[in-house]
Amino acid sequence: MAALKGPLKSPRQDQKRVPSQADYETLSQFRYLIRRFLEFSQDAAKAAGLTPRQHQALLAIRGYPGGGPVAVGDLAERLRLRHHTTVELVDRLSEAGLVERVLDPADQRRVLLKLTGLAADHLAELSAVHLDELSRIEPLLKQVLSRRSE
Amino acid sequence: MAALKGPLKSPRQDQKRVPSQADYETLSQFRYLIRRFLEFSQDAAKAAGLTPRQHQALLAIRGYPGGGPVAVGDLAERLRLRHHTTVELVDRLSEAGLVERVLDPADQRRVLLKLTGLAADHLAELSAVHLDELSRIEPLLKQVLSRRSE
DNA sequence: TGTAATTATATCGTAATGCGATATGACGCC
DNA sequence: GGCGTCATATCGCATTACGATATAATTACA
Repeated sequence: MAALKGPLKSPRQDQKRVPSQADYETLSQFRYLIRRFLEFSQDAAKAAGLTPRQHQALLAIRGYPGGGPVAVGDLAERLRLRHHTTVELVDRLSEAGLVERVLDPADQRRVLLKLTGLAADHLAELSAVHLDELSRIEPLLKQVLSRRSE
Repeated sequence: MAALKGPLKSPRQDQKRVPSQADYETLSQFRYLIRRFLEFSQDAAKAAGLTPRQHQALLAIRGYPGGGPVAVGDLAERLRLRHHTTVELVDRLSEAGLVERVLDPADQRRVLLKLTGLAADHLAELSAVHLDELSRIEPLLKQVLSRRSE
């Protein structure tokens, strides 16, 4: 009954606003665009004979911020994978002749990852089409993001 | 030996530009941001007792463009899943008491999907934190996207 | 110097998910 | 009334990541 004003029943009512229909549509559209991009990427990678994960790994190595050498742990963080999951991924990359393991001379616990020429070629081609695709969805993404600020 | 100039060896050299270091970093960073967002989403969904897919489905239904009723096939397209994969997903949603199937009176082949109150509550809470997170990464995303145009 | 922390490797089973292939039934459109 | 659409249903398969756990090498540091 308490007709008292205040956050009695639900203390967080004031802090968390109930999303509007536009909010739901924004979030949904954002997910949709991401999904489309990832789907595109997946298809492109497979068409190039790579698994999507392998492609992502190559890109993460090649595009590592600063351009510095990349160890397994670095790659794991960049892909947001567990360390031993990443080791398995590197195993597969190595078997496929896409990546070479090189001991870090400065710290021999670390194993640096180096793309092979084959990998570099594949990645260059894939990246070109990805840049195209990114340009294509860029306006849509910006639209969704800016709608947020209103 | 052929010292001749021209696109003899690789005829598409002129059309596809070789990506620059900045290009690789842009693509990699874009993937990283997406990955972080999806990771956040995954954790949030699980914390709410939903599988990530279930959450995505609820959002896709609730945030369907135009706000109209959503059939299974619509949901499949919106999630970019095969039709029968989506049917299985809806099965699980139904079992979990999150979605109700309603025959479309206008076309009884179609099954419309309706969120339960439980689902609406979960989705509202999840969407609130997702909007927060989206605001957080928005500047980073825009930075990556605008870097493309230079 | 010697112990603790870091990094990589390794293995096993488990779980989530989506897909292809394929089939059936119901309904709407013309 | 036949054809296409939509939903449902099943099967096995493949990919991928994870938790749990262990070992070994190397570095950091007290």
